[in-house]
Amino acid sequence: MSAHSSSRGPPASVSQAACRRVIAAARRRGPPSRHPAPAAPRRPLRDHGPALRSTMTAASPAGPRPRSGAEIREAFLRFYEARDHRRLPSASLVPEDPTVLLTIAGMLPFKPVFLGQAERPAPRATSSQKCIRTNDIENVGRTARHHTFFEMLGNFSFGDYFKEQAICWAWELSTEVFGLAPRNLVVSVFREDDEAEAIWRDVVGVNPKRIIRMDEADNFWASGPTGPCGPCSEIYYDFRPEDGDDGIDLEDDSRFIEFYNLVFMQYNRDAAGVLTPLASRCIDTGMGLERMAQILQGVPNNYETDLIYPLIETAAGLAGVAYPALDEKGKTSLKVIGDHSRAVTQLIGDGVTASNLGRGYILRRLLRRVVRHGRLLGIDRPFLMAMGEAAITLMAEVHPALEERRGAIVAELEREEARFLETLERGEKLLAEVLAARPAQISGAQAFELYDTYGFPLELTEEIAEEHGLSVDLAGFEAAMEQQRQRAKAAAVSIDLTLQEAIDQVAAASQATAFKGYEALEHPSCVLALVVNGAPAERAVAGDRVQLVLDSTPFYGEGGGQVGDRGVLSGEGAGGEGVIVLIEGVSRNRSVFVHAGRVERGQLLVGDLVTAQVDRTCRRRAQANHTATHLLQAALKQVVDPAIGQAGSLVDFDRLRFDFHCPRPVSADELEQIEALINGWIAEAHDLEVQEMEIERARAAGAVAMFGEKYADVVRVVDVPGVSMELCGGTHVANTAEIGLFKIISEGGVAAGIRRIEAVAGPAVLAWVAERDRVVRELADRFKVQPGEIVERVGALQDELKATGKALAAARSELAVAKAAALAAQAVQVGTTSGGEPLKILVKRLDGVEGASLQVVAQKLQEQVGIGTAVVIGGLPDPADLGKVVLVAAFGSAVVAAGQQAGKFIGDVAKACGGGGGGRPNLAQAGGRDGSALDGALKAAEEKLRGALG
RNA sequence: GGGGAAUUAGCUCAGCUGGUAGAGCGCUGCGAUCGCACCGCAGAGGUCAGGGGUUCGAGUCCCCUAUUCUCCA
Repeated sequence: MSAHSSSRGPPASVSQAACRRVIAAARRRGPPSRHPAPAAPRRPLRDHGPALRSTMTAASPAGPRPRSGAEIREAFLRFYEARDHRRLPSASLVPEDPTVLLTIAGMLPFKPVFLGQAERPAPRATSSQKCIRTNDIENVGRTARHHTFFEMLGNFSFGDYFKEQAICWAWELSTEVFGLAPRNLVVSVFREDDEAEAIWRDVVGVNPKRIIRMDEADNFWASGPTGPCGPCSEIYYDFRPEDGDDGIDLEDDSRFIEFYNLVFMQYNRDAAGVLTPLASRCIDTGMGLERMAQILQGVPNNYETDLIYPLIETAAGLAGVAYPALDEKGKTSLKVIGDHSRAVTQLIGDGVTASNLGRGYILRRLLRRVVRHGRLLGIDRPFLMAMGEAAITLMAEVHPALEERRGAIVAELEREEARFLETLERGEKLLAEVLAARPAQISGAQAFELYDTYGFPLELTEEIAEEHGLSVDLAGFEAAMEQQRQRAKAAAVSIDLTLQEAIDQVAAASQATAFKGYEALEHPSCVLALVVNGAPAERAVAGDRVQLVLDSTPFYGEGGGQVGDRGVLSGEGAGGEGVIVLIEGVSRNRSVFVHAGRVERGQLLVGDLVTAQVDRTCRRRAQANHTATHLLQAALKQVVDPAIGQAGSLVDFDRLRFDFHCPRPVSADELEQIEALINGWIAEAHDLEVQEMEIERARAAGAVAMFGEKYADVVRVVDVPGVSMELCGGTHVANTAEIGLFKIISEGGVAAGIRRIEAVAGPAVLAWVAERDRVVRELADRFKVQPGEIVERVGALQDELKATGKALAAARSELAVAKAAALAAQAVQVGTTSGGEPLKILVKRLDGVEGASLQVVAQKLQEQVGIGTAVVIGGLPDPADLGKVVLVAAFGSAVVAAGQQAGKFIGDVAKACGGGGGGRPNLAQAGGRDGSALDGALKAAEEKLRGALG
């Protein structure tokens, strides 16, 4: 690894500096300009209604029109901030919603609000949300405006203002702040949305010919088959207003670009498809930052805006080319690199690591596309790090988290690029083998195998094939790919949704559970909801498997790696004869704790009061393991590498597991140090300090937050003073001395670049040690030595065994040679070849020699007697065992030339002994199970050879 | 979640339709040399990832497990 990085990559510091220079230069120059910038705004807008006028006059910005991406973003947010919108930071690209892989739209973070599942953060909000989309990835760089990474500016109303206000502000922002001339604008409305059309026409004063009605596919928004939905209205920029107002076709990309989409959420759609008006109507809008930048900067596409162009220049510099001088293909490659560099940097910045699954796979695919397009441009050494550095520098001002993670981002890029180069090398080798067979064409199956199994890009296969004057069967490739897709689809088994559905329903309808388990292990609670056998119920009786929701609970719900508590619920029960519910696990569904278990006795009704009691022993063990996990992370940082980051963790009752990013195994020596360090901290009896504080304060104090994890504004900080400080919602011991003892059980790899340590803490250590001790004592007993001498003793035994084995093999072959020497003289001449060579046969029985040696004997005999000799030897390897027969045949070249093949011959002989066999024409081996038939078989073989050679 | 592939000497890898486990580099010794590098000769080094099965016989075929690579969702 280190050899790679030093020989393949330029030193990081040099490339980083170089990139910064390139970017600075690009900023000074600005991107090349082809379209003239839009004309200065004319005096806008006819008369608005009186209701609107007040906000409008207060709003009119006096300053210069925004032009750079940063200015556009700031102008948008300020505009809405001035209109009482709360400015919210961009959410992570990794969404809260587990059903969605990535944040694909500006409204995604607000989806729970629109669906009524979460409180609104404010009546009005505005944000610039980073997004990733890869469904149109093939179009990136080919069209003017497809992106994988983009920023969506949005203003949102959660049951506050609605259609007319949203439309008027959108227009005002576009014309007054961004200075777009009304003659350059066209709007679309949903086919049936007369209201929106009337507002555009009568309130805003848009020319009716420039209001286009669109159908459901384009202008009706819904988040799913059911739920809130409503019509949209979009604003388009018209690059060629001189073409007139008649026959406007908004699909014409060369003339129009959509830059602002307003969604009017006003209906709820039920399962039957019926729309009912919503009581609380919402506004959800999106303006593509890159698109607005393209319009205001007067450049022909989004890639040449100041949001991306510096990266194109960086890549062009690395390739030694100039963007404006390139042909379309080259420009496309640079655009892809520019676009994807932003995406991968942001993804890694939000904690995604390259892998074969989920979003990690999306990241990997993007990374590899960057490398490939770099190669197309002639970049022949690693350059991803340089692109990452440039992208971080370009975006860090608005996304400061990138700067904080610079080291980790660049390291991930380096690792992943090196891995891909290995893949490419292997693929090229395999393809060379295919080409060496001089086929007429590379078949679809071959190309697909290279792609599917070895990850070798199709385009490269095509390219290399072309160099050899060959084509690739693309249709065959597509067919194979389609087959693969079908397989994956067919195998996608739907998990048991019904059970999950009932719980989801119950959880969605319940209030957040109040967790009391930090202070108390016993707590009076009220049963809010019950699910029996997967269906919501009012009542559960003895024997039922239940899932239940309480108003408050001392039970810890599984989360943050720690398992849920176990325990019992007890109460008077419905009949008054007492109810007991055994709780076996607690999970969380959003902020509702779901207790799963079994009713042991009595009846439980919704509304019952119960005493919830956590199993103290289990909890204590979990706490010991959890605090130990924190100590482990601290020790790893101290002993191995301060940059070690958590990649996952499990805290169970009887063990703990900690996964972390680390490029190499942790040595046995280091593991010992870690153990000693942790046990030292335990012995020092540190009191833990747990407090809630604002996240910024926690970070400033140096608390370790999990990379890529999302945290609320107020977080819980678990502090072992002087040793470890982490953000953590789990439960912990009050003093490290409670852990008692810590022991590492194993260290190993779980995935490339990720190591796993398994350990035990607290009482579980004793159980583990006792088991180990039992094994050691039993070994000592068997070997009749002291435990400390076992290793030495076993080593000596191994050496002895090996030596004995060798001596035995040597003795066997010596014996075989001796027996063979005695047999050589007994060869019988039965004929002569046409060349005058004597043909001799030697058919003998030789017991007590195992197969491999017998073969050596036969071959030696054949060589000794001559090329015209046919040797057949059969015997019992173990004279006492009639169930196993070995037969060998060694035919000299003259015998083979005479038409006899050892393999076929010996097979026939073996049949007589109840077996079979084969081999090469000159040497063959066979076996059988009937030792009593051996003599007869050998006799027959001799006759047959006599006949054949005589 | 579903496919495909790989795992053989310290390292990089051959080993075809089952039939005596190999090469290159590295290592050790000897030779050659004033000495070193190169070179020549000899040698050590393998439970063919682990477990089960088929077969007279499995590195090779089948199944399971582990690890790594890779594609699809």
